[in-house]
Amino acid sequence: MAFEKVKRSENYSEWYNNLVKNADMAEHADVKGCMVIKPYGYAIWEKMQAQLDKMFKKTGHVNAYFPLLIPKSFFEKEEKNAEGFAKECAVVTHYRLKVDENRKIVVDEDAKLEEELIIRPTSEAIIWNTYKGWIQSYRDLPILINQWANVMRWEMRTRLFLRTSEFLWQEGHTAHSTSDEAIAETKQMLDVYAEFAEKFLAVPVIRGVKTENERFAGAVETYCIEGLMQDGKALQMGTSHFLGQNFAKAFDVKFQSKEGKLEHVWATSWGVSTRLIGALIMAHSDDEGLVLPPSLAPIQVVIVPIYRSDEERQKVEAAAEQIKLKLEDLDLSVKFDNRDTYKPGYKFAEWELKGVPVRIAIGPRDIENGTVELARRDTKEKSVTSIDGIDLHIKNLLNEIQSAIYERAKLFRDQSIHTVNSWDEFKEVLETKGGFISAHWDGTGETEEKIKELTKATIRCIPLDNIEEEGKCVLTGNPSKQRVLFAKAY
RNA sequence: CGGGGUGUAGCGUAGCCCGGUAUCGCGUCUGCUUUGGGAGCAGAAGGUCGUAGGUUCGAAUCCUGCCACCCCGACCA
Repeated sequence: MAFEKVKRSENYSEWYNNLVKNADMAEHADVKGCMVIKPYGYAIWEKMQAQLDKMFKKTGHVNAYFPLLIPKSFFEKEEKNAEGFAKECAVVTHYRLKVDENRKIVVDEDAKLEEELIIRPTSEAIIWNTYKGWIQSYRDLPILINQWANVMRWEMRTRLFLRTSEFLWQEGHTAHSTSDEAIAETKQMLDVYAEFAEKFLAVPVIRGVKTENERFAGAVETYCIEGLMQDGKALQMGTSHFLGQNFAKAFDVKFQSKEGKLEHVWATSWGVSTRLIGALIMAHSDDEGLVLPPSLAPIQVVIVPIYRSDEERQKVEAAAEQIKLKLEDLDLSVKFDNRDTYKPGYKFAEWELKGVPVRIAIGPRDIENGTVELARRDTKEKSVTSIDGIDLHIKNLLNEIQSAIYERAKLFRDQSIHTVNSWDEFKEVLETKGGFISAHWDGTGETEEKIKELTKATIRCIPLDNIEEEGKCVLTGNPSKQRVLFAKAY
């Protein structure tokens, strides 16, 4: 393994890329913009999935699966949605290849599709086309479905996990009989995302509403959670959309109400993706490697044995195995790294690189004393602890680490929200400090665009807990009723 | 997609300007010694020089196309 050290402070994106590769999470595939998610990275995704899935089910949702391919005509039905994604859609035009006279594989022009198929960039179209057949009466509502899937958006510039052409995600698509119920669902799922981000990813997020410019194509309102990465850039970590009756109207999905009236169905959609793995990396990791929150770490505890002779090795391994069993009884995932081919120092560095929250080192000295050496990844603190009661001790330590990294991220985030009142200040803070900028905005798309043009900062959101406050737009000086959060974003 | 850069063994690189069959480090393999923070010594294996063409007696080196990646823009979860 190449332990190439690039510091966060020197080149943040190189640091990020090296980390993803060195920690063995993913690599670029030989397909433009696509990545191979390697077992260690995928294990993190599986843990995320398991937890989110549990939360979705707890809020009454069920899973289903819809096709990858969407007929172009379906896709066109909701104009705004189609327009919003048009520039990044992969299109299937043929269904067969053949071997030509040069023994090369070529597209068989005789196998051209009557109607092109779009590889889903998102599934509203195919799902609402399907829901049309499922909904006749208010008794058929609500429909609360989630799907775990891959989608494809032909991005110009990709980055491992943060933006790849193909990515994995979940998308919830719900149908409701009233606007209020759909809005409540939208907000509920936003809360689920926020809770997941903060409790499991240990990344503090700001809940907010997107401006019209930043809204999902086809939505009436887009809610989001925004996180802050260590380089001061914001990352949209999840969105929940109130779709109004836009898709119901586009796909002619009506239901008969209790009163016997025909009405269009109200809709929501919400999603989070493998981008969250990127968030996890960028929010917590350091120059030594990954720092994973215990609740999502594929390996929570690693045990590294230390020995000289075979005799010592046997004793140490026996003790290590026992500790492993004890920890596993508490449902912790434990790796006993008994490879004889690497020295302890190497293993220490490797598991630090991979972000394992707690490391146990156990050697002859410990066997004599009935102790082990514990090292926590987040603070790099080491301590000697008695083997007696170590299982509970570690369980508590993991909880402590979970909250410590959250608190650290929160402190950083809170310190990175800057309130500014003038355009000069806005520019200066953005350039020198980064982070979120809380500033007055006149509410127009033009001003938002202009600011983006001038500074590359966008309005990340209008926070849900915003306080009404009279002020003047930081750019135009026009009257404003509230502050919004600006930032440079991924 | 626009501007700039890079591509040589699993990884990182020298060589390129000025054409003559590829350097070094890490890693890998074998053996011995080691093992509480990335081990030492000895030996060995490993290369279509991103790719497709072109120029040339001869191309990693010169020319052209393409691809990928990085940095800066535009686009975006």
